[in-house]
Amino acid sequence: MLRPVNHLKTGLDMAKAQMDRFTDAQQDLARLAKALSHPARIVILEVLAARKVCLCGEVVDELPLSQATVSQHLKVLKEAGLVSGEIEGARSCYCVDWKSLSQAQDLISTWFKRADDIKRSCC
Amino acid sequence: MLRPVNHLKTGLDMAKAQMDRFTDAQQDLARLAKALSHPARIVILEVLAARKVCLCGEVVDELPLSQATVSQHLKVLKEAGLVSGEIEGARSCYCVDWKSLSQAQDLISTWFKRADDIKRSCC
DNA sequence: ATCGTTTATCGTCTATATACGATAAACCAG
DNA sequence: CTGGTTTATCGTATATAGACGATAAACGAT
Repeated sequence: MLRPVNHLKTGLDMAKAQMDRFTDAQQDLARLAKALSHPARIVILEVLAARKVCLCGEVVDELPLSQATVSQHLKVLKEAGLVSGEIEGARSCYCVDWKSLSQAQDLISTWFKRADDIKRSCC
Repeated sequence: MLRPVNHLKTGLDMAKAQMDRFTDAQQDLARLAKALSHPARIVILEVLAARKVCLCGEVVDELPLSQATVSQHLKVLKEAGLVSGEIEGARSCYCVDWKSLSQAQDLISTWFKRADDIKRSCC
């Protein structure tokens, strides 16, 4: 595959250019993985799931992190679509986006399954 | 959960201290996700799987990245255990560690399954 | 209206990730 | 032994991630 001469661009241009070379599926999977790539976010999802009902900043009490940091992690999860949040007055109410989570599960398991099929077809 | 006063420590001490607060399972999953959190590494795994046999730097030809960068991504995958590599003279031969990949699959699907069970038990 | 509570965001700092070119080491071929 | 090939690593630059305290905005309660 042709490789661009990247040192003529800024880092940002570069990163954007690189991304074009990957398929949507590859980028989606990587994005999802990135959202799950910090233990705090794993815990947050677990906490949100366990509480069943949405909950606000009780998440902070479950984590050894400052309120600001937890809020940032929640934002990441929200941007990844794994969590949805509503503002209720002064409070914020988060909950697991089950539909999105199940799509995520599909995405991952499909990818692994395909790899597995390849393995089985040759080894 | 008690939160440490972290601004009295260096960033490194801090990060290490935080990690102690997470379970092994949570950290394992996050580590795995991190290894998969870049599209280049997804592609590399796909390429290695598709070639069936191990292969060396042909991976570079499949990616829009420099040899140095690809080598770094391979190192990340190797450190995560998803890929194994052998040096054969001047060449390096990589291949998917199928056992590790299948464990990874288990780890992930177990986690999602548990979340799903929680959902089903209440909603 | 004022006070306490809650939470998102700002500013900042440090660490890590990502990319590259250059280079050195290890080999193979001649 | 010399020259080409391959690849890991070094050095470097930039971008992103992750943490915090401080603060402002939005409420509810008094």
